[in-house]
Amino acid sequence: MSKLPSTTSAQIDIFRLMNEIGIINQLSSSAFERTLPHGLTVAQFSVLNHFTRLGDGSTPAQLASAFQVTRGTMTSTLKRLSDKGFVEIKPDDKDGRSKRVYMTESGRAARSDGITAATPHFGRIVEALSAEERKTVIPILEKLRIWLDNNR
Amino acid sequence: MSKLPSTTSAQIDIFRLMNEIGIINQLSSSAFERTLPHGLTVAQFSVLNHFTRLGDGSTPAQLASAFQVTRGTMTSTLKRLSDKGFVEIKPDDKDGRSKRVYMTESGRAARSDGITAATPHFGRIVEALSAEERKTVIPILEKLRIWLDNNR
DNA sequence: AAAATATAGTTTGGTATTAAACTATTTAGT
DNA sequence: ACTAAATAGTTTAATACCAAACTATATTTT
Repeated sequence: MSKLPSTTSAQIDIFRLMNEIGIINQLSSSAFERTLPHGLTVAQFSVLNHFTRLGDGSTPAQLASAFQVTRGTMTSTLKRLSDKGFVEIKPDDKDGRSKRVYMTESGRAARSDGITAATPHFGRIVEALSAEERKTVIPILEKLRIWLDNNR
Repeated sequence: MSKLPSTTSAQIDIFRLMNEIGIINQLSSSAFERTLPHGLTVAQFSVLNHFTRLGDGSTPAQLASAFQVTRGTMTSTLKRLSDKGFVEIKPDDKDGRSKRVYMTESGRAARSDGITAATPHFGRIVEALSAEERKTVIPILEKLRIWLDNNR
């Protein structure tokens, strides 16, 4: 009669939490992606949106770190954006290993179209939770995200 | 001068919320997967765990619905579990279109090994949030998940 | 009963993701 | 200055996922 390690109720909470998060992520990102124009994926749109918020000219490695994906993943996403003409990738003058990524005019327009398409989408989801609930849940998730980021 | 639709603060909340959820999901599921034995993925382990909790013998379509994935995705996950000998897939007697999925003895053992490996993993994550925070966040996320499920 | 519609499962083509191996360049240590 | 170690980016091999097209079987309509 082999015994499994005993699982505390706190661990069960975490398991449920991660389970809910997995399903929410799947449902919401696939729904969001369906609304995006120009065949943009969530990953691609997020990069364009990042540039609009924080300025372009980052290196692929910086983008990978900002989005918590591997450099290989970012290479792939940037290639697709570049093939669509939404970003331009140039060698870095100072560092021969590095590159710099810039958003093109057409990339800016695509991002803008994405926002136009996404707004009613997120507008609908707003109904799902009260303002109170949103204000409560965001900082907690932020804390969890930071913990996970620091402990991997 | 074209104008973008105005974005409310509630929509920004939702956007941030979804962003946090995306990153948490990515970090936690890849960390979890690294701890799993027998080359099990999260998707594969989840199916085995589902059978332990709720009993086996479901159809692939029922599993796809339970996990909110397409039937095609479930076909693929079940094939990998079947190749590893962890599940057995038999035709349904009553309905010629359907199949029934059963966990094998070796599947039960693999699930058990998975629990053993996962327990310390989740034990560590418990530190990330207080009991209070966990109790607060889970019902809100559950509410959001149900809303998303009903509104797609 | 025949035809139309619905459902179960599979397959294909495309994207995202990780881990690991690889090349090229830069930085640090001796 | 040379060597060793770190960093940037790419590539490959798996897996998961979706959408859409497809086959086969049930169910419903007429």
